[in-house]
Amino acid sequence: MSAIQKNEICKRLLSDVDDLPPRLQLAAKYIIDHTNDFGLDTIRVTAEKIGISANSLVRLASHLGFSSFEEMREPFRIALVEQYDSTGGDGWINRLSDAGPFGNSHARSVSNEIDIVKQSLKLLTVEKTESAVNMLMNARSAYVTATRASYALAYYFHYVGRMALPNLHLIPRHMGSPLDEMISVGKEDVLLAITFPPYSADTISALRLAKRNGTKVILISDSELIAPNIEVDLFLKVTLHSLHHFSCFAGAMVVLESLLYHLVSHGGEEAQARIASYEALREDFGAYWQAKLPKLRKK
Amino acid sequence: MSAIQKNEICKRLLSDVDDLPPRLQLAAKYIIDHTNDFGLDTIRVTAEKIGISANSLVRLASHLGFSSFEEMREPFRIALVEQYDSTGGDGWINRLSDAGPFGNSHARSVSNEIDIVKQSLKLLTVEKTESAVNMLMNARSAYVTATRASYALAYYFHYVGRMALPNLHLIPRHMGSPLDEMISVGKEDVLLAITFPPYSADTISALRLAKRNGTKVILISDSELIAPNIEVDLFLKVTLHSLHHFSCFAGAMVVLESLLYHLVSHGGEEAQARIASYEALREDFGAYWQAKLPKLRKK
DNA sequence: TCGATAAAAGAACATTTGTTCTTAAAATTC
DNA sequence: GAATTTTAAGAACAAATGTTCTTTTATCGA
Repeated sequence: MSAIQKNEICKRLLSDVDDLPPRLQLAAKYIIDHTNDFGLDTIRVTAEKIGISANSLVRLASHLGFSSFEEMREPFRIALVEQYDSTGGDGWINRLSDAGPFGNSHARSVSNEIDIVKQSLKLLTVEKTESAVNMLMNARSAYVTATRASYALAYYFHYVGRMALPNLHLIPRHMGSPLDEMISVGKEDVLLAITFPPYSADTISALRLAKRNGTKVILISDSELIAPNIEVDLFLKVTLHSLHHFSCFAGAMVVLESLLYHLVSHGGEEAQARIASYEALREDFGAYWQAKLPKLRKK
Repeated sequence: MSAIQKNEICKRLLSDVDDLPPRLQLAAKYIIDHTNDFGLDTIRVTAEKIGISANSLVRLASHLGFSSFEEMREPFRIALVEQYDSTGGDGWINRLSDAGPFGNSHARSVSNEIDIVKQSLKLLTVEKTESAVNMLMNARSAYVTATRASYALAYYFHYVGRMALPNLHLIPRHMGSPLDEMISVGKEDVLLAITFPPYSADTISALRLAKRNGTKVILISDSELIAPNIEVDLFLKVTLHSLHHFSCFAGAMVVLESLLYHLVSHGGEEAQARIASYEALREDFGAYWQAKLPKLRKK
C-alpha cells in the first residue's frame, strides 16, 4: 500500500529538488538516499544526520503539500514493515495507480501479492528446503494435512506430490476428523501440516498425536507458536499479511511449489516414470488441439 | 550485526515462552511473529495490538534480563534498517546459488516462481479485473468450476469468495461430473472456469453447456483456445511455465487472490457482516493464544 | 547600500513516549 | 480457607518528540 506512496514521494522529491531552498535540497537528497533510516529515525535524529535543523524537515513537508511532517514520513515507516521492493524495475505496478481509484486499489493488491510471495520465498532457506525434501523422501509414509481454506493447499500438494512420493497421503481424505486416519502413523513417517489463523483445532490435535507417536513434523504456518505444547521438527514460515480481512495464501503456495519442484527433480527414475504415465493421460484427455491431422507422407 | 542479536532474542523467547506468565506469553508470540512491526511500533501501539497493557512489555524485557524495554527493542529496529539495506534488490536470489548444487537448483525454482507470479499479475490488467469483478458481483448466481489439480484453486476461491458472494457455488461440490450440477444455470449467471493442460473434458463440457444456456463465462487458463467451439466472455491468462513437468499454479493463485481482494472490498456492508461472523469463529477455534484470559476487573 | 523578502535556526509549547509507582486481581502456598 | 506471592492494569512522571512561534541570518532587486 504505502510502498507505492513512498515511491511517489521519492519521485516527487527527485523532480522538485532543484527548485528547493538549499537546506531543503540537502534534506531531499538525504531522504532519497536513506529511505529506510528516514522512516525509522526521529525528526531530530534525521536533522542531525543531515546537518540541518529539525524544523527544516517540517518545512520540507509543507513544501510538498503535506499537512505535517509525520504525514510525509508515514509511508516510509509502513514500507519498512512491508519490505516491498518497488525499486526493482517494477514500474508497471506504479503505473496501474494512474487508472483511477480502481486501478489504485488494484496496484495495492498486486504489490501486496508480490511482496508476500517474495518474503515467503526469502524465508525458505536452502537448508530448510533441503531438510524438508530429505524428510519427505526418506519417510516410510508422508502425510499432508490441513482443514478449511488451507485444505486447498494440501489437496494441491498431494495431487502433484504423489507423482514423486507414492506414499504421500492426504488427511482428511474427504471430510471428517484427521485423527481417525492417523492411527498407524509412526516413527518412520512424516507429517506435513498446514494451518493459518484461525488455527484449526483438528490440525493441532494431529500435531500433538504425531508428537506422541514420534512422527517427524513439518509445519507450514505464519507462526511457530500456533498452540501451547507444540513442537515441530521443521518450521517453514510464510507471510500472510493481507490488505483485507483474509490471509493471502500465495506465499504458502509458492513455498509448496518449491518443495514440489525439488521432490519431482530428486524423485529419480521412478518419479519420471509416474510422470510419464500422467503425460499419457494428458494425451487422452487434452487431445483437443493436438496435431491429429493426417501426416504428410514423403513421396 | 544486530540482526543476529534480534535472532538471538527471538530464539530466547521461543525457548522461554512456556515458562512465562500468560500475558507475557502472548507478548512473546507476537514479537516472534511480527518482528518488523515490533521494531517500528511504540510500546503502547504494540501493547494495543497484542491486547495487553504497556508495562507488560516492560516486564517482559526485565524477565529476559534487559535493563529496559528499549534495550530489548533496539536490535529489532536496527535489523529493520540493515535487513532492508542488504536485501534491497533481489540479490538474495543470486546468493542462494552459492550454497552448492542444491542451492543452485533452489535459486532457479525461486526465481521461476517469482517470474510466474509477476507475469501473471502483469497480464491481469485493470480493465479485465474490473469487468471480472463486476460480472461476478452482478450475477444472480456465480459458479466456479475446476477438476483435478486446479480443483484446489476453485476450492480456495469458493471458500473465501462466498464471504463476499453468498451465491457463489463450487462445482463439482464433491466428486462427480460438473454437468449434473449445472442444470439450472441460466442467462443471469456467471461461470468461472479454471483449467490447465491437460484440459479437463468435464470443464470443457461445462463451458459448452454454459454457452448454450447463455451464461456469461470467465476463463482462467494459459490459453484462450483450450478446445474448438469454445467462446468466453472474459479470458484471464496466467503463466504456467515451469521447470519441471508440472505447471506452477502460483500465477493462477495470485490472480484469484486479486479478484478476491476486490470482491471483499467492494462487497459492502453485507460482506463485512459475513466476515465478522467468520471472525467470531476465529475466536472460538483459534483461541489458543488469544488474549481471552479472565479480565481483571476494577472494584 | 538599503529595504524587503525568504530561509534557517533556536527556543517554547503541547503531546507522546518509556518508565516507575501504586493498587487490584489471580495464583500459590501453607 | 487465610496469607503470601505473583501477575497485571492504571495512574503518575520525566524525558523525548513533533510542532509552532520568535528571532536571526541570508538573498535579491532597486
